[in-house]
Amino acid sequence: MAGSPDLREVLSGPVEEVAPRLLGAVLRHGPVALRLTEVEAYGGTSDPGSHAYRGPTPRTRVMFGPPGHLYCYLSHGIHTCANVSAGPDGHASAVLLRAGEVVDGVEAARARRGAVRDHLLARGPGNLCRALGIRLDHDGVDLVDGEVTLCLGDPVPAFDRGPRTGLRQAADHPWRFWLPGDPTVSPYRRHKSAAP
DNA sequence: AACAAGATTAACT
DNA sequence: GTTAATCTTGTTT
Repeated sequence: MAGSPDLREVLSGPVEEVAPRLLGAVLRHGPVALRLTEVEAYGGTSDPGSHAYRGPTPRTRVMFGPPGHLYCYLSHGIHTCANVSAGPDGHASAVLLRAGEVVDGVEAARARRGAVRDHLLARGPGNLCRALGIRLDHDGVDLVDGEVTLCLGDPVPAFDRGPRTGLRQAADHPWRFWLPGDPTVSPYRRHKSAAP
């Protein structure tokens, strides 16, 4: 079986409840597997920080679709970032995968990332995609039985939450979730010109 | 058809 | 702490 049977059911809840549930889950693409340590929730037309804020567009179509699919986009012309669509079909929301610990295929991940410490292999959304080999064309992949899969674990015993990284809009919305003290969690950076 | 901005990263002062 | 790299998307002529 590729993925937990109840993955889609769990993901169909409110995105701010789904996001922390993804901590500790295992994301796999080919030989490389990752245990998620840091995520951010983006949701609906009431979240100014979300790509879907101004309604559906060709790029954000996956966010408006059923839960359990990969939403990939290119950031700053260089970096691919991956999200998991959440919420019921038609409700735009997704969880950005920001960091993880490589638990399988470490050699393949090292080959893609070059000479960095192991805990940095998948730290930061762009680096996570590089380590895992996720590209823009993985947009829309079904995480239950697609090329990239997600397996939920037991809910983590504890997590921290705080404002999301690098946003200009809604910079203080506390929808970033991470495992306390985990070395693979990326450092918080506020956007240059975020509103005070 | 053209333009400005961006859920980032790495390199540099 | 600051900045360049690089290109897609959404918005505006």
